[in-house]
Amino acid sequence: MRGFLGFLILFLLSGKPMHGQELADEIGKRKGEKPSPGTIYPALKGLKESGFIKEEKEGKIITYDLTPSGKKALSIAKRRFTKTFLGVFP
Amino acid sequence: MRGFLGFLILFLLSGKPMHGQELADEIGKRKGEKPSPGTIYPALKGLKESGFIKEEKEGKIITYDLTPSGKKALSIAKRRFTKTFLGVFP
DNA sequence: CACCATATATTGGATGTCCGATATATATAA
DNA sequence: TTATATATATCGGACATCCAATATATGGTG
Repeated sequence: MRGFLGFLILFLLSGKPMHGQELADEIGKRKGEKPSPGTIYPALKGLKESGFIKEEKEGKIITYDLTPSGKKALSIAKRRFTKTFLGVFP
Repeated sequence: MRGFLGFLILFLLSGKPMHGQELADEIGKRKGEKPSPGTIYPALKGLKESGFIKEEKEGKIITYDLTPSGKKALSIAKRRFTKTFLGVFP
């Protein structure tokens, strides 16, 4: 089962726009270990290439946010995720 | 993010013991597409080698069930999963 | 007894994830 | 101006997942 990193990133961005290291920090809080840049940036690149996120650069900071098709993709992925793991959440 | 197939298998076996194709069917129901034998059997083999599941063979059917350490591993994985995906479930 | 269906098991190739190390860019501080 | 900190980005290697195809085993049916 794979594709969850992208899903989690889209989910986190649906809460608020974030830059790369903020995403890494939040994922680190949830997983107990902060992912390396080698995990985050290729994943962001892939989501951008898929048209699910857009960037806004200011100085050295690139803020990522969902595009309309990213929101749609997240919606679909959420339903799939919920169905796949039905019963796992307490 | 990876390691979810093993987690889902342990979770499903915590409900009741199942054989390989039953697991594939249940995963297929949840994901919308039944996984191929090439996905299921290597994963079962890995879980067995990790000591998380045990087998009981009868004729051509091998029924899998959790071991005590499998139950423990599932418990830990459930908490991690819940924490990682907090807020995703409706 | 032969055939069929089902279950198990493997393999090589492909994809996504993951990392550590390294490189580059930018802002801030000394 | 230089040094430092932070952010971004890449890469090769390793691991988990995934499949289709193939092979073997077993039970049931004709």
